[in-house]
Amino acid sequence: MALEHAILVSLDERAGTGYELARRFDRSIGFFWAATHQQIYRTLKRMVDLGWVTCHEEAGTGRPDRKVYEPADAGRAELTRWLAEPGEPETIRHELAVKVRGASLGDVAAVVAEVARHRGLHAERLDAYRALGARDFPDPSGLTGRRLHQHLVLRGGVRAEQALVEWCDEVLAALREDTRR
Amino acid sequence: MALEHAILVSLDERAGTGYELARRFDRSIGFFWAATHQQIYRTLKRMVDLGWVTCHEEAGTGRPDRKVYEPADAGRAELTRWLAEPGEPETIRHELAVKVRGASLGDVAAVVAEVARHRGLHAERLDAYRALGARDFPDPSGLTGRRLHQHLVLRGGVRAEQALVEWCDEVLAALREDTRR
DNA sequence: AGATTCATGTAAAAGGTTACATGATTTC
DNA sequence: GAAATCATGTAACCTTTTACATGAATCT
Repeated sequence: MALEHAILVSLDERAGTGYELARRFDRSIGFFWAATHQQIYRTLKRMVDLGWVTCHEEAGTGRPDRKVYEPADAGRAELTRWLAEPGEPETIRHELAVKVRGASLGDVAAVVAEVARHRGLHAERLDAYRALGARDFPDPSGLTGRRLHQHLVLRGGVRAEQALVEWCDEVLAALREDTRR
Repeated sequence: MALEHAILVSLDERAGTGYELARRFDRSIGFFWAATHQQIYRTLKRMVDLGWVTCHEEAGTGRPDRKVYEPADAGRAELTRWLAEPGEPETIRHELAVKVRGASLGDVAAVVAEVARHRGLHAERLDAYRALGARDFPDPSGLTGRRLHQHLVLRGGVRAEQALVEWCDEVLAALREDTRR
């Protein structure tokens, strides 16, 4: 139940519409918390009911009215409460690992191909994160406060993707070696 | 929608009851695919309807009848099909990263404490995986086939937990340094 | 005697995905 | 003129989580 909280963090960085939030969830914040626009619209509505955000409509010139959301005091209080609350470590759902574990029951070569494909996707993400880091944080050593926090999260993404690329490489080497015998 | 497939992989390693599967999902297979007993019971029912598993009841001496499940040919065919099918890389839901990113909006010290707690949990898991590896795969270099695949998945768990421990350490060092100023 | 394990399930609520629907504005 | 972008939403469906419920067997 942290979509609300991810939205509050994002809105605190800058107020915006549901549509804009959905785009942010496709990029920065979405790298570690995914959400679709339908989820976001529904959640924003609930958050207005809870008094966590305020919404002021800007009558559109023809387009649907823009509904710009901003965090309210109750929302900031809720965030503060949640930040201090202990949470569970993430529940992992690693589909590719299930495939590797089941490889001997199907076509091992097909699983090798799938691992190779994922290796490529993770390497791409790793590059994207590194490019983002180089662009937005050219001198990471001097960061403080919010900018430091943003950078640390990006570092987490880099580490996660790096670990995945290395694991894929280990799997590929081992499975290819095993096939050769 | 891979719970069915994770169950098929597990049942292929050994037939068992829903209850036994739930216990396996608390251990080995659950390290990379979590599931509760309710999910498993419901999914097993659906899988019987689909003809993917067969179920024979053993009348219990007093206890509820044991329903032992085994993969059927249609289930093995489905697994083979699924193994070759391309899948998406995992959608990440990293609650702790949201907290780090939002740290400046609440009590940074509380977030530091939470990161330290997670650091401990991930270090524990890492130890558990390493112990499992040492016990079940004392000589990893000579593995082939299914045993190799199982070992590779465990290696993925080790790498993931290692990356998380290191990230937590980086975050802790940076946040403590920042607080000191 | 009390706790834990084995073994099954129902039901409600919450959360997430997919498909459909609309319509103006801006860019190619 | 077509495609993409901005901007909102409804509805149906599927999946997941949480709480409740039962009861024998075994272990401490």
